[in-house]
Amino acid sequence: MSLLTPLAPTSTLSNNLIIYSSGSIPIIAKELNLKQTVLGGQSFRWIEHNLNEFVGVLGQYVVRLQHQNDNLRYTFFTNSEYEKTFSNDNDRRVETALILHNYFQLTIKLCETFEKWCKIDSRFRKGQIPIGVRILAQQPLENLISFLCSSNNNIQRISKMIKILCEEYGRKIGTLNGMTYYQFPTLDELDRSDLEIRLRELNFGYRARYIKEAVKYIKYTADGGMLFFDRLKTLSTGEARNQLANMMGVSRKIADCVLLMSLGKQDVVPIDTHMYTFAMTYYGLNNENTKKQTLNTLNYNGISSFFEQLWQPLSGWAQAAAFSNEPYSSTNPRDSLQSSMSSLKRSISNDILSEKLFKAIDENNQCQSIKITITLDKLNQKKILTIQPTKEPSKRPRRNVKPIVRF
DNA sequence: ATTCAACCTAGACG
DNA sequence: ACGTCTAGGTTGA
Repeated sequence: MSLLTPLAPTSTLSNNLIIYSSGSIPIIAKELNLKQTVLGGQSFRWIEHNLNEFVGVLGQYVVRLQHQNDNLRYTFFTNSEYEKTFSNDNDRRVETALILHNYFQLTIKLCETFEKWCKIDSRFRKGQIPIGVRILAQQPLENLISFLCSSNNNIQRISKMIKILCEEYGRKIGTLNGMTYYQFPTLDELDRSDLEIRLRELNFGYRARYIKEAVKYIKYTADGGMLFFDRLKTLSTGEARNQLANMMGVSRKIADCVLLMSLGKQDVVPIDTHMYTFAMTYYGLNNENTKKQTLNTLNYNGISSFFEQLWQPLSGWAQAAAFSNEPYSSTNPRDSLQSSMSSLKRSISNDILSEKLFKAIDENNQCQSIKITITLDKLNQKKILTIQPTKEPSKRPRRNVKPIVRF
């Protein structure tokens, strides 16, 4: 008998999602770096299921994306209930392509913009900044709540919290390969009297209150409920920012994230602690306004407007790109390894692979290949992960090799 | 006007 | 096993 647990046949994995539409959009690598874009900390709902294959939720659809051969290949899944909405194949293809076109903001030609940045900012010329990081046009409510969760927190945990939030309050979409997907909850679904208490039970901590307050504000205080966000889009950046800051827990940084990522303000540059360090390190921004150690209003303004002017008009995009390759981008270098690990574990349980190649970047920014193998021990059937370089292994394993898995 | 502890928790580290 | 620290911040004193 094999040591591997026999896999249930696909049918018993209760896949009740069907393919709604699939296709591909031609886009070159310079225009889209899919991984950095969906996993870089803008959205917290994408998972790398297999190498270079990402699954997430957009609206009522489960979406699978791959970028290869200058094509963004996509598959939209839905359950049979939604499926009736559009019966015409062509309508579906148009609908889904449009969703992605809007989400990735494909009318913006990143390639040309990047060349502009190279001319004005030498850091872009030096090849340290990845090309193809796009700003996603997200849904405002999801975007806001995600970033309310982000304070004193790390990407891994934020993702977990958002997942739990969707499972608790969102509408179920269906199951695919043993994973069940949920929509992001609507304002009404979140408007429950015990929201804060429940979120605290779910380990949201003090953020539970912020979320409750935000829901109440948008629904009952702001004029027009969800139309609030539409109205913000028509306001100037400054006015919209002030309106957002009326909500408990929304300070400048979170307001800026929402402005950039879901309200179409492409020039807004949010400054977090990492961006702050980044500014000090590479741009020497330690003058009168910014020399303070803590990130106060004054130096936030100073740094933000500096970058805004330097990189305009798509300065928010430049920030996302400039920041995405920083070692700071992961709190813990192991985060990204772990995410690849869990993706690997899923592969195993689906009987796809037991061994997989990754490219890892060490502390010298050198790329090397590593092989990750999963075996099961005989007694407990525990999974054992082994990692080894595919090149000649050094006699003594190097300490401090940061296993940042980026591919 | 500025600074500073407190806030929740998971996971890494010693 | 067990305490300490920190992580994409904000608030209120």
